[in-house]
Amino acid sequence: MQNIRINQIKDFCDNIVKINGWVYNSRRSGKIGFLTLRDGFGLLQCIVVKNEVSEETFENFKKLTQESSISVIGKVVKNDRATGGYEILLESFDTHHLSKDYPITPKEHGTEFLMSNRHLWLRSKRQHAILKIRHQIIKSIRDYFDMNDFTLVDTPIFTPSAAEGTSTLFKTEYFGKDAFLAQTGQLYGEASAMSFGRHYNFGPCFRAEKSKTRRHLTEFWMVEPEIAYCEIEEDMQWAENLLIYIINQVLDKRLNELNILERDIDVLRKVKGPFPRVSYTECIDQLQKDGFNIQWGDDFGSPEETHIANQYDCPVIVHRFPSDIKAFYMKRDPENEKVVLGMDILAPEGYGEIVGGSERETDIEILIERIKEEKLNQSDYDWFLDLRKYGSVPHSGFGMGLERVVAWICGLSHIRETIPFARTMTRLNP
RNA sequence: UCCGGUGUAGCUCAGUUGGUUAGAGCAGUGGACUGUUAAUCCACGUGUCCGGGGUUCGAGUCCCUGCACCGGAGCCA
Repeated sequence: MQNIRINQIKDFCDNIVKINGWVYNSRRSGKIGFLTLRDGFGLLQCIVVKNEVSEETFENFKKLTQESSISVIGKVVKNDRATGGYEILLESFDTHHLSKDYPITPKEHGTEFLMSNRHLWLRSKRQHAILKIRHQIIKSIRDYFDMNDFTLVDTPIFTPSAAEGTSTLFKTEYFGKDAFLAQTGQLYGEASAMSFGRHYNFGPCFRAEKSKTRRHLTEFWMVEPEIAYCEIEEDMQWAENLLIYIINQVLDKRLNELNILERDIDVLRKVKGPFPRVSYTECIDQLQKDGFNIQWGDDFGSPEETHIANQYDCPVIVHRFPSDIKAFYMKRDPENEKVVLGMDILAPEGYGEIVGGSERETDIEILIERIKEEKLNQSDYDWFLDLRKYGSVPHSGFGMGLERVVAWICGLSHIRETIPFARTMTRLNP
């Protein structure tokens, strides 16, 4: 007899097998019982017929509670009445632990309660599906860069100062000095790109912004490629190809999970290149035409972003923003000094900005000037400025927020379900 | 930080114009049922009505205040 996982069930039809798992649900109808078993790889219905098992087995079955841990032995049979098409005719089982008063019942619960029980909520079907898709997206991101000869170089989480100087940082004590949790690995990525040519880093980022919206976490994961000898147009192409690759992989490998989430698959299938590319200036014209009160030079708010994204089925690339509203390291457009060679990718359906990137400034004098304008401490950036002293080259990169991509692909209304243990302004537990 | 909302049983919620003993479904326990999919049916009980202050003969309900949480804005991925 073989120990198997539920996702292998088709290969063991008519065999006696053993499966280790937990009780997802159990029902009884007199002398026949239905036990839904969960093993981390799927759900499987087990049938317990009173006349076909020992009296002791049937009595023990009656005692089973939600989320008790058990090992089931029985025969695999094909049956269309079972979800998944297969079920097990239970012969016997071992109880490892009887669960008592499991808080998450098969009925509805509020988000706050579920988030407080996140360590248990992870076992639910929807949450399991979301995290499987998250895993697929992470794997696809790494595969994409690895296939294209990028090197993963990890960037530090403890940093001495602000990288971008805009967002609020988490401050911590570091052997008598102040340290800050990294909000981006980007500046280190530029150093790495000068060594490896094609670099990416992928790790947690921290922002202490007091944002309480469905799009914000204080701890989130970002992937940041940085490419030497790469200009803005090529940068856009890398980002577009990455998104298309991710979507296709998820559609190919996690269709089952998308269906559990009742995601509209057609919306995802429409995502094909090339993505529309519109300049910031064109967006402002369009927004003004559509009645928005916005002037050239203003940053987009959430409603503006959504309005632009809603014009298209695909993600849309917005480029060449006013330099005043973007980070100091972005390169000025040689054809128009007022704008920088930056680009944002906005996801459809109101999911907002999922990618932000740019071609980087290569001229050390302009960088120093910009650092002064932003009132940053130049000595903090000495090492970064070194990159412009020793073989400076055109280079570009972008950051993609993992959780926003997961939220969009899964069609979730809130980002907190896209990460195993969300950290928000008001939640540090569990 | 600002704007709006919510807070009643383990969970999800109802609770009239202020009225006498605080209500339902689910979960739990016991029972019935050989094809259930959040099974169904019968029985069993649980409350710091978020805290504090006030108005009133009387407050879950009205007023003030504090707290917690939710959503949005700003900022951003």
